[in-house]
Amino acid sequence: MGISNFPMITSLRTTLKEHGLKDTQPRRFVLQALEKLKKPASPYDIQKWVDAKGGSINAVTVYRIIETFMRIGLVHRHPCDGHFSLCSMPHKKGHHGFLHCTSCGKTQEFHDEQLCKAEERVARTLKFRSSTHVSEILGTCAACAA
Amino acid sequence: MGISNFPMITSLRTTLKEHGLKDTQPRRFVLQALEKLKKPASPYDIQKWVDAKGGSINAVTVYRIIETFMRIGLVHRHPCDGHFSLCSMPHKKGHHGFLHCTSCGKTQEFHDEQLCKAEERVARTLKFRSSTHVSEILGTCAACAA
DNA sequence: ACTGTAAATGCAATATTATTGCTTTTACAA
DNA sequence: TTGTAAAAGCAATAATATTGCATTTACAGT
Ligand SMILES: [Mn+2]
Ligand SMILES: [Mn+2]
Ligand SMILES: [Zn+2]
Ligand SMILES: [Zn+2]
Repeated sequence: MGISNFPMITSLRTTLKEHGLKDTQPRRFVLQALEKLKKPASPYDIQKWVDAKGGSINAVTVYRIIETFMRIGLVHRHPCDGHFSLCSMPHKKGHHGFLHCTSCGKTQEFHDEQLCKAEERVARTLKFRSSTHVSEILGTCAACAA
Repeated sequence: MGISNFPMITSLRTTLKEHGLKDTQPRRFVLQALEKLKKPASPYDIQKWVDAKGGSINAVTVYRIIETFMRIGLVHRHPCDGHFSLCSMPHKKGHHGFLHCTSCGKTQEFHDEQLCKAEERVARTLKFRSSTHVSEILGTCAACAA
């Protein structure tokens, strides 16, 4: 169990079976898109990627697949209260860090243990049982600054 | 300068003048709404608040006012790549922390210096010039857990 | 292999959120 | 008081998200 054996599209079938879910082409498409895009993507981004590859997928289906994948921990959805916005494949379950360059639009993922610990401590202090935490840092990337 | 003298609606006029902007009723409405709501709100949330108070404001105007307010540092917009989503008044310029209860929907703001420092360190390490950072922690609040 | 069935997808309609261009109104400097 | 640029309103449209229902499909059981 867990997602540490990802991203390997070949194990998708296994993971789906573990959760009693069917192995379908749309689901394979969505996972591939998220793997290849390598950055947070919207449902429509995913649809475009599939189209570009000569495939086809309904946007509603993408929304539903993402919901399913979130439920089984395959993808992470950026928490923007009531908006779908973006999702991506987490390096590690339950937390995420992003650096987003407002100049070129590129997003880079990071993971920092101290930052994780700090977020967990904050939750604990405020009697909050946290399931996920996300850090987003906005600014200018090295390439754009130069 | 700075936003430390907020939230005081009376100083809005001054701040606007400092930036060569006009003191208008819609702008006062938006600031009041954000102050009173005390949590991240969408443009339509703000419009509803104004309506509920017997006032009236066009949604497009709310969007534009929020853009203006962001530019002069009066409000913070949660960074959700390409989506407006939510904005709120920052306790301190340039950073934000939120605990969002997925059960009751309440959002509580926090500020943690260590977490701030950790985010700044991550940016520095990755040669990233950060302007803003946001932490969102999702889970269950004390009230809902009980 | 075939078949029945629940699950998944597609499709259509609708709701919500966000943007754009243009007209009208308004703040405020002169 | 008045002229003018800025701001707000209005209308149209685009983009994003959800819902209900019809159709297709994966796959378990035979
Ligand atoms: Mn973490
Ligand atoms: Mn900070
Ligand atoms: Zn960049
Ligand atoms: Zn709660």
